[in-house]
Amino acid sequence: MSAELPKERAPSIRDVARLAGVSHQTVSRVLNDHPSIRDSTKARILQAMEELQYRPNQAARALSKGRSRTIGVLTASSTQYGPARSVAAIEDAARRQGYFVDTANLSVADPAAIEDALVHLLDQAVEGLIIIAPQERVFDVLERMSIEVPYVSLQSTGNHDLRALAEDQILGAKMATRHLIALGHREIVHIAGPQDWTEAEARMQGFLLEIDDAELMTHPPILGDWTADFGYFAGQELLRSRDFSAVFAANDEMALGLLHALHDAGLDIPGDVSVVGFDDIPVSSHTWPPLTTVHQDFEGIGRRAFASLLGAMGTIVDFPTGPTAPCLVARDSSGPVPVSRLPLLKRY
Amino acid sequence: MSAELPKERAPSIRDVARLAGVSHQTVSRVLNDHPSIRDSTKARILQAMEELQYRPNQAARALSKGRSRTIGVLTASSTQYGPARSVAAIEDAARRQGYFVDTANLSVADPAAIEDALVHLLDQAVEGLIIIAPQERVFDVLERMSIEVPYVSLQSTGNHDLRALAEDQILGAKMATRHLIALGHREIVHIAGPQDWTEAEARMQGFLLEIDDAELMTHPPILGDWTADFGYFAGQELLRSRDFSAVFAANDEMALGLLHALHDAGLDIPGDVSVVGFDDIPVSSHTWPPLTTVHQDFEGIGRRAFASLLGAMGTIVDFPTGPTAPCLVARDSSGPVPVSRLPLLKRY
DNA sequence: CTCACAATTGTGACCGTGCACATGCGAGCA
DNA sequence: TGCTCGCATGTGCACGGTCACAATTGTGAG
Repeated sequence: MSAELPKERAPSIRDVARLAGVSHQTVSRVLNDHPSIRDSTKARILQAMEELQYRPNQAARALSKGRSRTIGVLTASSTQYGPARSVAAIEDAARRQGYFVDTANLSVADPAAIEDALVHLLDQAVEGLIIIAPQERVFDVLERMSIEVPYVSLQSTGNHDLRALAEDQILGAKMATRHLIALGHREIVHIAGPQDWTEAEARMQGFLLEIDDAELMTHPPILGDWTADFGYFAGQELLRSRDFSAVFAANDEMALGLLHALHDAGLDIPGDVSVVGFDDIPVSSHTWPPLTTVHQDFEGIGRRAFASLLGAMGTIVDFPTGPTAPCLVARDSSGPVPVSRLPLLKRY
Repeated sequence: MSAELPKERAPSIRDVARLAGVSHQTVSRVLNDHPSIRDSTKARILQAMEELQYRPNQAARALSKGRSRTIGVLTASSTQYGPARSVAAIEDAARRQGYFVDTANLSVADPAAIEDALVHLLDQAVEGLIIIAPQERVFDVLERMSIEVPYVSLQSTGNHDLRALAEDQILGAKMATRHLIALGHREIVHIAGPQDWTEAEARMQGFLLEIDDAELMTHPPILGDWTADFGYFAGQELLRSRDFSAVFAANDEMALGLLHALHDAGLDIPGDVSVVGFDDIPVSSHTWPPLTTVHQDFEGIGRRAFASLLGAMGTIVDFPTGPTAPCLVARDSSGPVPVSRLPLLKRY
């Protein structure tokens, strides 16, 4: 009844063309910044677009060009601060470059779930994948499915320097370890992340390299699961034989759990035991005591991953990408080795 | 030169049809579960699909049907635990229902950025929006742009009971406040979230209602920004006039910052001051002392939002959705009112 | 003034899928 | 046997862009 049709289709380039008195192809040329268009014509078309509130249909474009302008992000642990921050940075960077981001979270990481999530992303015809679940089995599944789109994980920057982030992780772990050594600690324990995470591996490697450099000994690292709960549990275990004066935890959450266990045992930090974490999550500066940790540039890491993916997809990347290097943030959870531990030094 | 063409197009329904010896339309019918298909035909087609590794082209489907099967999620603060958890739940639920999720993060929340993000999502022809930045100005922009797709925010479950989450928030805040009152506290301060967040508003409301019920007095709540840094700052301010025995912070991060400030001042918790937070983020059970807080079912909240959106989009929802009610987790940061504060009771 | 050539614009087909509308075919019934 | 009806399947076009190519117009040199 009313003059305005409530459910009319969205305007197409042909509608715009009609209004501007040109052919649909000319409109298309405006959309794609074709060089050979008279300014007056272009202006007329732009005005028609404005008038009709025209918005290009991505589905049609994707169908016709065979390109979806969408990238997929596969993530485990998306609720953790670091990954979440990186994902946000990826989305931001992608949006700026005109890409859409489709994400799939892995709540459980069994192969079926991984495949499920990947199929979902591939159904969306993603042009590339960023993997934020750097677990071996994910890459196994990727291999097995013989994925055809390029993919990168946070720590790779293409195929040439696959170990860029790993380098940073190793460096960060070294800095943390060196910090403890400089404070006089000789008995340092490492609580590592899950075995199959490349970050965990790199951090452990950095720790061991530095321990070796200083000609110290250490227990085999405890393999954890990144959670504060595990840190607490590990702390209780460690306290059964108190043969250490410092602990380097592979992430802040585990360090916090550890602090809790140490507090429970009535120990003073850093008086009795020094603790260093990794990541510098926002609460780390407000724990008791504030946590010494290694700060990471999660956003830079995310941006680099996206840039790297663009590169793998054949696009020239012309925006700054590299994350800043990790740096040690010395707060109050680490201090000089307690005198009670000093006698041990006489052995040397 | 080689027999296999490296860049051949992906198989379409016509390819499948040819292989199965039927028309493309019959293949389409199989895809859409049309009832009238002979079983033998269907089997033959399915086999052809398998053989060709056929995967339906979403862009073509979207173009033809006018439906993208994509929903958009607009989020601020995606790096915070609660929202991140809810987003993950939304993605999971959406994936199960065959929907794709396109997310846009708001790093800054000025109107231009909000509009930018919304345009991005609308360009993808999302069929619905979930807003996890429940700030007034976001809704202002939504109004102004006269968005045509349905949208919900985490706290609404459609138009009929827009205050479902708000109710829970109020309830949770009441529980926290009541807990402190039951411990004998009479001078309770509230550190609230940002004014324009509906959650912050609801929690403050719950606090005030309960204070009123108990016929107590309180200072006007301090308006914070959810961060631990602010909690620390607020703590320092509060300590200048120590006229309280308990603090209820609108989220755990601010509570942690507050704990830090109290520790710095040499106060004992809960001996001198009791602290209660809200959200129950994973580290809360490992702070020092472990934080009394209100546990929220973030995943349930996310699922409900998605279900609500499906409803608004006209789909019948047949999966369980409601979040469990918030519940108080009493840990060690709250305790009986200190005796030094008791004399004040004699007034009554 | 005419022609070669570049700049600008138009025409029609095509991308992969779904819909509306035939069409063929066998069963049921008079 | 002939007719109707419902199931199973086929045909052609639309969706909203882009691409390849054709057509038209404009420009400068000879």
